[in-house]
Amino acid sequence: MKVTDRKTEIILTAAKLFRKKGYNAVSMRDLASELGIKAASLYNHIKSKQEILSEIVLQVAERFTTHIDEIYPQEVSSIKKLEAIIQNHIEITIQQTDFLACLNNDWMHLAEENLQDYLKMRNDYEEKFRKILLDGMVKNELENRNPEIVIFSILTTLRTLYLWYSKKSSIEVEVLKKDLPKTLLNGLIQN
Amino acid sequence: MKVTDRKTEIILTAAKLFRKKGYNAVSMRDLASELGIKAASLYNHIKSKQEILSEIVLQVAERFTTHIDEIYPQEVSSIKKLEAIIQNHIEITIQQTDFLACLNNDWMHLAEENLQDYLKMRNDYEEKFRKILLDGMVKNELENRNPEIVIFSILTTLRTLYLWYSKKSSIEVEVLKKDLPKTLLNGLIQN
DNA sequence: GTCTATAACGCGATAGAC
DNA sequence: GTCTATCGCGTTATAGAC
Repeated sequence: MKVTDRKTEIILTAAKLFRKKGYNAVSMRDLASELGIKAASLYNHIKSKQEILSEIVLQVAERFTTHIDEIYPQEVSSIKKLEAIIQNHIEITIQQTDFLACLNNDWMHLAEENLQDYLKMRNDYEEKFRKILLDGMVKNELENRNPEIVIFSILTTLRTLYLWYSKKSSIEVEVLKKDLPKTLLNGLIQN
Repeated sequence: MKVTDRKTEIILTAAKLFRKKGYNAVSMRDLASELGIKAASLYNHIKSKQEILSEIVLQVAERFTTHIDEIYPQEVSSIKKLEAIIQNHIEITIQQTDFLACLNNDWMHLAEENLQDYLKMRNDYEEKFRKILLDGMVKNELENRNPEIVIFSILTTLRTLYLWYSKKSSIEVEVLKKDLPKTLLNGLIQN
């Protein structure tokens, strides 16, 4: 099996265009043109424009889900879990920048069933994140602060990391991996 | 002069729909239907769909610009300035939730000149914010941390506040005004 | 697997009656 | 100021030749 077959190539190219202009602003002609073929030829590989979007969004969403499901039950401190989650966001931001941007900007353009699947994964993720944070506060590993505001602030920063990352060079990524957990968790860790 | 003339009503309704579905996913027929009229009738009040978007985005952008231009030169501590900026974001989030969402999601669909105006305001805002923060670090009012990561984290939280606010009741807004500055600036303020 | 041709439809915007 | 009618164009997707 090839590493990138034609369908994968289409989806990668679509993600790049969706990120730049938004799902609705990218036509099948735009996408085909970027691949050097005609729009009609795309339909030999994909079922519809909607299918492309759902493959992009759900693939990343599942990656987040898998990771937090693995971290969540571990017997380590809440701080360690939060650090692992932050590292994972950085990894995905680096490896799947375009996909992540699509997830953030265009998830609401998913059709009925795909949309429900996405929203369920998103809610479950946020719920596990909340429990980890609250657990840390209960055990006095973390300062007692308004948890909802803290959750929002951390998650929104992690979600939009791709906006910042794409402006920076790869050297600064090392700085990011080192300093972002501090920035997000400092003033929160009991000392 | 009436408080809300027809044009204002159109723009407010458009902002609500753009927020929910995105600029490109809302047709002039959708907008007209929401107002109980036909699409053609809209054009007695507005020049184009693009004009609606630019009025929404540039109005909010100008409000942010005006505020930071007023705060920036004042002779108070950097912390006071940052607190004032955070309060302003909360105010605008509450008062112009839909407009703010449009600015965040659809600014890239502005046409040539409007887009340039927006980007200039956005850059100027970020630059003044950066200078305030760096000034606070130089004067040891704030901890010396990687400034770009701090700037990104604070601004992205403030920009996306509307996502969080719209889920919460108005009572919790008082909590937000009290706790958000702490959450964003704690671990940053020297003590 | 890509092509040309085209179906079926929705889009933004305008003209002109009332 | 709102309406009906319509123009010209772009959209997703399909049929069938090669």
